[in-house]
Amino acid sequence: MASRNADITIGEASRRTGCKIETIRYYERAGLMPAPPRSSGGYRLYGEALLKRLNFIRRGRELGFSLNRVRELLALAEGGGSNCREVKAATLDHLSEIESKIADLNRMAEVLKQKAALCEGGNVPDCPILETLFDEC
Amino acid sequence: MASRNADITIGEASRRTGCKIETIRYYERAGLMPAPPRSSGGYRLYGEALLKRLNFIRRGRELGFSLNRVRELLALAEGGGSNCREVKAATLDHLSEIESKIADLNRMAEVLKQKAALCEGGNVPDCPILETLFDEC
DNA sequence: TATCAACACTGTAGTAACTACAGACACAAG
DNA sequence: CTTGTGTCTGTAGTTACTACAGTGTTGATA
Repeated sequence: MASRNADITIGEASRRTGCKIETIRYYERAGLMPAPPRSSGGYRLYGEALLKRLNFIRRGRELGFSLNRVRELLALAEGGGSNCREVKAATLDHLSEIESKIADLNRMAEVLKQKAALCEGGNVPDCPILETLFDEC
Repeated sequence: MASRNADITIGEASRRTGCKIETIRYYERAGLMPAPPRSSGGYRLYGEALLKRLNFIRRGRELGFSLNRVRELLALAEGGGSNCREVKAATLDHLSEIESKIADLNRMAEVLKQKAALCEGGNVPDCPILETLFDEC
Protein backbone atom coordinates (compact mmCIF):
# COMPACT_ATOMS: atom_id res chain seq x y z
CA MET A 1 0.00 0.00 0.00
CA ALA A 2 2.96 2.27 0.35
CA SER A 3 5.25 0.95 -2.35
CA ARG A 4 4.37 2.62 -5.64
CA ASN A 5 2.84 5.37 -3.60
CA ALA A 6 5.96 7.20 -2.65
CA ASP A 7 7.94 6.98 -5.86
CA ILE A 8 6.47 9.95 -7.63
CA THR A 9 9.07 12.54 -8.53
CA ILE A 10 8.23 16.14 -9.06
CA GLY A 11 8.18 15.77 -12.84
CA GLU A 12 5.71 12.93 -12.65
CA ALA A 13 3.63 14.86 -10.13
CA SER A 14 3.64 17.74 -12.57
CA ARG A 15 2.39 15.53 -15.37
CA ARG A 16 -0.32 14.02 -13.20
CA THR A 17 -1.65 17.24 -11.76
CA GLY A 18 -1.03 19.73 -14.52
CA CYS A 19 0.96 22.00 -12.22
CA LYS A 20 4.35 23.03 -13.54
CA ILE A 21 7.37 21.83 -11.63
CA GLU A 22 8.40 25.28 -10.56
CA THR A 23 4.88 26.03 -9.48
CA ILE A 24 4.87 22.97 -7.25
CA ARG A 25 8.09 24.09 -5.62
CA TYR A 26 6.61 27.55 -5.31
CA TYR A 27 3.58 26.16 -3.49
CA GLU A 28 5.95 24.49 -1.08
CA ARG A 29 7.82 27.73 -0.44
CA ALA A 30 4.52 29.52 -0.08
CA GLY A 31 3.34 27.05 2.55
CA LEU A 32 0.50 25.54 0.57
CA MET A 33 2.26 22.23 0.20
CA PRO A 34 4.19 20.60 3.03
CA ALA A 35 7.81 19.70 2.42
CA PRO A 36 7.59 16.18 0.99
CA PRO A 37 9.95 13.34 1.85
CA ARG A 38 13.10 13.14 -0.24
CA SER A 39 14.99 10.37 -2.01
CA SER A 40 18.54 9.58 -0.86
CA GLY A 41 19.75 11.97 -3.53
CA GLY A 42 17.47 14.75 -2.37
CA TYR A 43 14.66 14.43 -4.92
CA ARG A 44 11.19 15.30 -3.69
CA LEU A 45 8.86 12.30 -3.55
CA TYR A 46 5.13 12.72 -3.64
CA GLY A 47 2.55 10.27 -2.36
CA GLU A 48 -1.11 10.11 -3.23
CA ALA A 49 -2.16 12.46 -0.47
CA LEU A 50 0.13 15.19 -1.73
CA LEU A 51 -1.03 14.68 -5.30
CA LYS A 52 -4.57 15.09 -4.13
CA ARG A 53 -3.62 18.26 -2.38
CA LEU A 54 -1.94 19.59 -5.50
CA ASN A 55 -5.04 18.83 -7.52
CA PHE A 56 -7.12 20.60 -4.94
CA ILE A 57 -4.97 23.68 -5.26
CA ARG A 58 -5.03 23.58 -9.04
CA ARG A 59 -8.80 23.20 -9.19
CA GLY A 60 -9.26 26.02 -6.75
CA ARG A 61 -7.00 28.24 -8.84
CA GLU A 62 -8.87 27.30 -11.99
CA LEU A 63 -12.01 28.53 -10.31
CA GLY A 64 -10.24 31.78 -9.63
CA PHE A 65 -9.74 31.39 -5.89
CA SER A 66 -6.69 33.30 -4.72
CA LEU A 67 -3.93 31.31 -3.10
CA ASN A 68 -4.95 32.76 0.23
CA ARG A 69 -8.47 31.59 -0.33
CA VAL A 70 -7.19 28.16 -1.29
CA ARG A 71 -5.14 28.15 1.88
CA GLU A 72 -8.29 28.85 3.87
CA LEU A 73 -10.20 26.13 2.10
CA LEU A 74 -7.40 23.67 2.77
CA ALA A 75 -7.42 24.64 6.41
CA LEU A 76 -11.16 24.10 6.54
CA ALA A 77 -10.77 20.76 4.80
CA GLU A 78 -8.11 19.71 7.24
CA GLY A 79 -9.43 20.92 10.53
CA GLY A 80 -11.57 17.85 11.10
CA GLY A 81 -14.52 20.07 11.89
CA SER A 82 -14.60 21.03 8.25
CA ASN A 83 -17.40 23.45 8.43
CA CYS A 84 -19.71 23.52 5.49
CA ARG A 85 -21.09 26.89 6.44
CA GLU A 86 -17.71 28.58 6.25
CA VAL A 87 -16.86 26.91 2.97
CA LYS A 88 -20.11 28.00 1.48
CA ALA A 89 -19.58 31.54 2.72
CA ALA A 90 -16.13 31.69 1.14
CA THR A 91 -17.54 30.32 -2.08
CA LEU A 92 -20.36 32.84 -2.23
CA ASP A 93 -17.96 35.62 -1.37
CA HIS A 94 -15.76 34.60 -4.20
CA LEU A 95 -18.72 34.27 -6.51
CA SER A 96 -19.76 37.81 -5.85
CA GLU A 97 -16.24 39.05 -6.50
CA ILE A 98 -16.31 37.29 -9.81
CA GLU A 99 -19.68 38.66 -10.68
CA SER A 100 -18.61 42.19 -10.01
CA LYS A 101 -15.52 41.63 -12.13
CA ILE A 102 -17.78 40.43 -14.91
CA ALA A 103 -19.89 43.54 -14.60
CA ASP A 104 -16.78 45.73 -14.79
CA LEU A 105 -15.54 43.96 -17.87
CA ASN A 106 -18.92 44.20 -19.54
CA ARG A 107 -18.91 47.91 -18.94
CA MET A 108 -15.44 48.19 -20.45
CA ALA A 109 -16.43 46.10 -23.43
CA GLU A 110 -19.42 48.34 -24.07
CA VAL A 111 -17.32 51.48 -24.10
CA LEU A 112 -14.70 49.90 -26.31
CA LYS A 113 -17.34 48.80 -28.80
CA GLN A 114 -18.73 52.30 -28.93
CA LYS A 115 -15.31 53.78 -29.45
CA ALA A 116 -14.43 51.28 -32.13
CA ALA A 117 -17.68 52.06 -33.90
CA LEU A 118 -16.81 55.77 -34.03
CA CYS A 119 -13.83 54.97 -36.09
CA GLU A 120 -13.96 53.83 -39.65
CA GLY A 121 -10.38 52.63 -39.42
CA GLY A 122 -8.93 54.40 -42.39
CA ASN A 123 -5.40 55.69 -42.76
CA VAL A 124 -6.57 58.91 -41.21
CA PRO A 125 -4.88 61.03 -38.57
CA ASP A 126 -7.11 62.43 -35.82
CA CYS A 127 -8.48 59.14 -34.63
CA PRO A 128 -11.69 59.57 -32.64
CA ILE A 129 -10.63 56.87 -30.19
CA LEU A 130 -7.53 58.78 -29.21
CA GLU A 131 -9.51 61.96 -29.03
CA THR A 132 -11.97 60.59 -26.54
CA LEU A 133 -9.12 59.23 -24.45
CA PHE A 134 -7.57 62.66 -24.38
CA ASP A 135 -10.59 64.85 -24.07
CA GLU A 136 -13.49 63.08 -22.50
CA CYS A 137 -14.74 64.66 -19.31
CA MET B 1 -0.67 81.59 -21.12
CA ALA B 2 2.13 79.97 -19.20
CA SER B 3 1.65 81.43 -15.75
CA ARG B 4 -0.86 79.31 -13.85
CA ASN B 5 0.01 76.51 -16.23
CA ALA B 6 3.25 75.42 -14.69
CA ASP B 7 2.45 75.71 -11.01
CA ILE B 8 0.80 72.38 -10.53
CA THR B 9 2.57 70.25 -7.97
CA ILE B 10 2.30 66.52 -7.91
CA GLY B 11 -0.32 66.58 -5.16
CA GLU B 12 -2.51 68.91 -7.14
CA ALA B 13 -1.97 66.85 -10.29
CA SER B 14 -3.04 63.83 -8.30
CA ARG B 15 -6.23 65.56 -7.20
CA ARG B 16 -7.02 66.70 -10.70
CA THR B 17 -6.40 63.43 -12.47
CA GLY B 18 -7.33 60.87 -9.88
CA CYS B 19 -3.92 59.20 -10.08
CA LYS B 20 -2.18 58.68 -6.77
CA ILE B 21 1.04 60.57 -6.23
CA GLU B 22 3.15 57.45 -6.14
CA THR B 23 1.48 56.18 -9.26
CA ILE B 24 2.38 59.36 -11.09
CA ARG B 25 6.00 58.98 -10.05
CA TYR B 26 5.81 55.36 -11.08
CA TYR B 27 4.57 56.33 -14.55
CA GLU B 28 7.56 58.60 -14.84
CA ARG B 29 9.95 55.82 -13.85
CA ALA B 30 8.17 53.50 -16.24
CA GLY B 31 8.63 55.93 -19.11
CA LEU B 32 4.96 56.72 -19.65
CA MET B 33 5.35 60.25 -18.40
CA PRO B 34 8.32 62.43 -19.27
CA ALA B 35 10.35 63.92 -16.46
CA PRO B 36 8.56 67.19 -15.76
CA PRO B 37 10.31 70.47 -14.99
CA ARG B 38 11.12 71.09 -11.35
CA SER B 39 10.77 74.01 -8.97
CA SER B 40 13.90 75.53 -7.46
CA GLY B 41 13.42 73.19 -4.53
CA GLY B 42 13.15 70.13 -6.74
CA TYR B 43 9.37 69.72 -6.77
CA ARG B 44 7.85 68.33 -9.94
CA LEU B 45 5.69 70.86 -11.81
CA TYR B 46 3.04 69.75 -14.22
CA GLY B 47 1.57 71.79 -17.05
CA GLU B 48 -1.70 71.23 -18.88
CA ALA B 49 -0.14 68.95 -21.48
CA LEU B 50 1.18 66.60 -18.83
CA LEU B 51 -2.14 66.60 -17.00
CA LYS B 52 -3.83 65.63 -20.24
CA ARG B 53 -1.36 62.86 -20.69
CA LEU B 54 -1.99 61.61 -17.17
CA ASN B 55 -5.70 61.62 -17.81
CA PHE B 56 -5.14 59.70 -21.00
CA ILE B 57 -3.22 57.05 -19.13
CA ARG B 58 -5.81 56.83 -16.40
CA ARG B 59 -8.70 56.49 -18.84
CA GLY B 60 -6.85 53.85 -20.76
CA ARG B 61 -6.20 51.93 -17.56
CA GLU B 62 -9.83 52.25 -16.55
CA LEU B 63 -10.72 50.61 -19.82
CA GLY B 64 -8.39 47.79 -18.94
CA PHE B 65 -5.59 48.59 -21.37
CA SER B 66 -2.25 47.38 -20.10
CA LEU B 67 0.43 49.97 -19.56
CA ASN B 68 2.19 48.64 -22.62
CA ARG B 69 -0.93 49.09 -24.63
CA VAL B 70 -1.31 52.61 -23.27
CA ARG B 71 2.28 53.24 -24.25
CA GLU B 72 1.49 52.16 -27.80
CA LEU B 73 -1.58 54.33 -27.93
CA LEU B 74 0.40 57.30 -26.70
CA ALA B 75 3.01 56.67 -29.34
CA LEU B 76 0.31 56.52 -32.00
CA ALA B 77 -1.21 59.70 -30.66
CA GLU B 78 2.13 61.42 -30.74
CA GLY B 79 3.60 60.27 -33.98
CA GLY B 80 1.88 62.91 -36.07
CA GLY B 81 0.70 60.26 -38.48
CA SER B 82 -1.62 59.00 -35.79
CA ASN B 83 -3.05 56.10 -37.64
CA CYS B 84 -6.66 55.38 -36.99
CA ARG B 85 -6.38 51.88 -38.39
CA GLU B 86 -3.75 50.84 -35.86
CA VAL B 87 -5.65 52.36 -33.00
CA LYS B 88 -8.78 50.57 -34.00
CA ALA B 89 -6.89 47.30 -34.32
CA ALA B 90 -5.43 47.67 -30.83
CA THR B 91 -8.87 48.49 -29.48
CA LEU B 92 -10.50 45.48 -31.10
CA ASP B 93 -7.67 43.27 -29.94
CA HIS B 94 -8.18 44.45 -26.44
CA LEU B 95 -11.90 44.04 -26.74
CA SER B 96 -11.54 40.41 -27.68
CA GLU B 97 -9.20 39.81 -24.75
CA ILE B 98 -11.81 41.28 -22.47
CA GLU B 99 -14.55 39.20 -23.99
CA SER B 100 -12.66 36.01 -23.50
CA LYS B 101 -11.97 36.99 -19.91
CA ILE B 102 -15.67 37.54 -19.44
CA ALA B 103 -16.38 34.09 -20.86
CA ASP B 104 -13.86 32.52 -18.46
CA LEU B 105 -15.38 34.28 -15.51
CA ASN B 106 -18.88 33.27 -16.52
CA ARG B 107 -17.76 29.67 -16.66
CA MET B 108 -16.25 29.97 -13.20
CA ALA B 109 -19.34 31.62 -11.82
CA GLU B 110 -21.49 28.79 -13.17
CA VAL B 111 -19.40 26.13 -11.49
CA LEU B 112 -19.32 28.04 -8.24
CA LYS B 113 -23.07 28.41 -8.26
CA GLN B 114 -23.50 24.73 -8.83
CA LYS B 115 -21.12 23.92 -6.02
CA ALA B 116 -22.76 26.34 -3.65
CA ALA B 117 -26.13 24.82 -4.47
CA LEU B 118 -24.91 21.36 -3.48
CA CYS B 119 -24.33 22.57 -0.03
CA GLU B 120 -26.99 23.42 2.43
CA GLY B 121 -24.50 25.28 4.56
CA GLY B 122 -25.10 23.66 7.87
CA ASN B 123 -22.61 23.08 10.63
CA VAL B 124 -21.78 19.81 8.97
CA PRO B 125 -18.43 18.22 8.31
CA ASP B 126 -17.93 16.60 4.90
CA CYS B 127 -18.74 19.63 2.83
CA PRO B 128 -19.64 18.73 -0.73
CA ILE B 129 -17.75 21.72 -2.08
CA LEU B 130 -14.50 20.53 -0.58
CA GLU B 131 -15.21 17.04 -1.76
CA THR B 132 -15.57 18.07 -5.35
CA LEU B 133 -12.39 20.09 -5.12
CA PHE B 134 -10.58 17.04 -3.85
CA ASP B 135 -12.13 14.33 -5.93
CA GLU B 136 -13.53 15.61 -9.16
CA CYS B 137 -12.30 13.99 -12.35
C1' DT C 1 32.13 0.13 -14.94
C1' DA C 2 32.00 4.40 -17.43
C1' DT C 3 29.19 7.49 -19.57
C1' DC C 4 25.33 9.92 -21.06
C1' DA C 5 20.84 12.07 -21.35
C1' DA C 6 17.27 13.42 -18.78
C1' DC C 7 15.91 14.87 -14.67
C1' DA C 8 16.09 17.44 -10.22
C1' DC C 9 18.28 20.56 -6.89
C1' DT C 10 19.04 25.58 -4.82
C1' DG C 11 18.97 30.31 -5.10
C1' DT C 12 18.17 34.41 -7.31
C1' DA C 13 15.89 37.61 -10.31
C1' DG C 14 12.29 38.94 -13.34
C1' DT C 15 7.16 39.83 -14.56
C1' DA C 16 2.71 43.76 -14.00
C1' DA C 17 1.29 47.64 -11.89
C1' DC C 18 1.45 49.51 -8.44
C1' DT C 19 1.79 50.52 -3.00
C1' DA C 20 4.18 51.55 1.19
C1' DC C 21 7.42 52.85 3.75
C1' DA C 22 11.83 55.63 5.89
C1' DG C 23 14.53 59.42 6.30
C1' DA C 24 15.51 63.83 4.46
C1' DC C 25 14.36 68.24 2.46
C1' DA C 26 10.95 72.42 0.87
C1' DC C 27 7.55 75.74 1.61
C1' DA C 28 3.86 78.74 3.69
C1' DA C 29 1.67 80.58 7.73
C1' DG C 30 1.82 82.38 12.23
C1' DC D 1 11.70 80.53 13.99
C1' DT D 2 8.89 76.93 14.44
C1' DT D 3 5.36 73.99 12.92
C1' DG D 4 2.82 71.43 9.77
C1' DT D 5 2.12 69.80 5.48
C1' DG D 6 3.96 68.59 1.15
C1' DT D 7 7.50 66.45 -1.60
C1' DC D 8 11.89 64.15 -2.52
C1' DT D 9 14.71 59.59 -3.31
C1' DG D 10 15.40 54.90 -2.91
C1' DT D 11 14.15 50.56 -1.59
C1' DA D 12 11.16 46.74 -0.60
C1' DG D 13 6.73 44.46 -0.60
C1' DT D 14 2.55 42.71 -3.11
C1' DT D 15 0.42 38.21 -6.27
C1' DA D 16 1.32 34.08 -8.45
C1' DC D 17 4.20 32.52 -10.73
C1' DT D 18 8.26 31.88 -14.42
C1' DA D 19 13.02 31.62 -15.89
C1' DC D 20 17.30 31.14 -15.51
C1' DA D 21 22.39 29.44 -13.99
C1' DG D 22 25.20 26.30 -12.11
C1' DT D 23 25.42 21.87 -9.95
C1' DG D 24 24.12 17.21 -8.51
C1' DT D 25 21.19 12.55 -9.21
C1' DT D 26 19.23 8.66 -11.68
C1' DG D 27 18.75 4.97 -14.67
C1' DA D 28 19.87 2.90 -19.01
C1' DT D 29 23.09 1.67 -22.30
C1' DA D 30 27.95 0.45 -24.34
